[in-house]
Amino acid sequence: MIRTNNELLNFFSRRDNWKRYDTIQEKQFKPGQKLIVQGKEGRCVHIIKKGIAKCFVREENGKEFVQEFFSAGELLGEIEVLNNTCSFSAVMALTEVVTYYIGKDDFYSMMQSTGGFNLMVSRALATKLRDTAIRTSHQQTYPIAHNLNKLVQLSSKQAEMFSKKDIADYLGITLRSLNRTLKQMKGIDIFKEEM
Amino acid sequence: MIRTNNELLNFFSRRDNWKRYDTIQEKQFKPGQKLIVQGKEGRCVHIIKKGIAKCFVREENGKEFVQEFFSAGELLGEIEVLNNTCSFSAVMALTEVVTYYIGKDDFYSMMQSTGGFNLMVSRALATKLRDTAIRTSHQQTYPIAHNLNKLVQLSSKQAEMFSKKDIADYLGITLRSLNRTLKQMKGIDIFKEEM
DNA sequence: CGAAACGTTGATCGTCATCAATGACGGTGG
DNA sequence: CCACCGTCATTGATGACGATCAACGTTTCG
Repeated sequence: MIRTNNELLNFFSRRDNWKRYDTIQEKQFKPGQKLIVQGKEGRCVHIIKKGIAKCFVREENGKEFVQEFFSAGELLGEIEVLNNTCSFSAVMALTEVVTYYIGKDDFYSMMQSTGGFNLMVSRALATKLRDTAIRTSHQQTYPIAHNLNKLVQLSSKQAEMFSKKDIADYLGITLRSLNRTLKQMKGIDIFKEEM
Repeated sequence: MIRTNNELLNFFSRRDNWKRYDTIQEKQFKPGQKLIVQGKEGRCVHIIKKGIAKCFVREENGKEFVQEFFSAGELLGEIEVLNNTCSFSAVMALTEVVTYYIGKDDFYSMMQSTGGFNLMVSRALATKLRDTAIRTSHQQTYPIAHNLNKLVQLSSKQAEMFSKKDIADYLGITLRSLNRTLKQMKGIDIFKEEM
C-alpha cells in the first residue's frame, strides 16, 4: 500500500552521488502541503527522503481518486518531466515530508551521465507501472470486500496513519461504503478491533 | 485506446540503429498467438513493427481484464525484464503482428550504450504509466455510460477491429452490460449506426 | 475557582430508498 | 448455432435522513 524504493533512497543518502548538481537540495513540506499541483507543468522531480505523501486525482465531478501512497525513496514528478506535460495528479504531504528536490535539467543530466541512474529511474517506473496495473485489474474485477480484506491484511498497522476518507478514495469507493464493509467484516473475520 | 509509440518505431525502422545486436530479429505472430505468457519469466522485450495486440490479465476468478491495446512502436515485456520478475499479464496478437525481438542482454546493452535509447524507454514507460493512471481514475469514478461514450467518440473506427468481449474486458464490465449500454446510447446520442 | 451542565461539532451507524451492474432465461433473427 | 435483446430478479454500491456518541469548548452555578 505504501510504496518505497530502496535503490533510490540508498543512492541519494550518499551525498557524493549528487553534490555536484546545483539545483539538488532538500525541501520540507508540512502535512497538507502540496509537492505537485494538478494541471501545472512539471519543472522538477522529487525523491522522498522521509515522510508519507499521497498521489491523487481530482476528477471533474469532484471525486478524488488516490493513485498511491508514497514514502522513502519514491520518485515523484518524473512522468511530467520526461514527457514535457502538465501533471494529471497532485501529490500532498500526509506527514512531515522531506525530499531531495531536483530541477528538470539536472535530472536529465543525471540520466545521461551518472552511472546507473537511468536504470534506477527505468526500474522505478517499471515497478510503479506494474503495481498500478495489478491494482487496477484487481479493483475492477473484485467486489469491495475482497479488496478491502486484502488491504487490511497487508497493512493493518500502516492503515492507522491514513484518514478513512483517503482509504476510501484509494479503493475508489465512498466513505459510507467503506464503513459499512468494515462493519460487516468485523463480524466475520479475524481482525476484531482493527482500524 | 490503441497506443502507439512513434519515437521507438522510427528508431527501429532504421536498421543501422540496431543491426550490431545479435539477438535482435523480426518475429511474426498470427492472430491469437501469444507474445508474452502470464506467469512466465521475462527473457526478452518486443517492439511492435505492425499489427495490434492486447495486453490482459486473467484473474483467479476467471475474469479477464484488458490493460491496453498496443500497436506500432509499443514496447512489450520491458517491465518484467527491468525488474527481473515474471509477467503479471499476457500479450496476445489480435491481427497479424510483426515485432522486433530483443533479448534481455541486448536490451540492457542498448540502454547503456546506444545514445538516447534509455531516454526513449523511460519516456515510453512514463507515457504508459500516465495513460494507465488516468484511465484507472476515470473508470473508477464514472459510470459505464460515461466511459463508453468517451471511448466511442475517440475511436469509433478502431473499435470495429475488436470483439465486443475485448471492449467489455477493457472497460471492466460484462458483455451483457456493454450491449445494454450501447443500446441505450444509440437512442440518445449521435452515433446511430456505430459498432 | 472549579465542577456540573449545556451546546456544538464531527464521525459513525441503522434504516430505507435508489441506482448501477449483473445473472438467468427465453425469444428472435441472421 | 450464435450473437443479440426483452424481461425480470438479484446483488452491489450509493444517497438521504435521523439517531447516537464522543470530543471539545463554553457557560453557569455552587
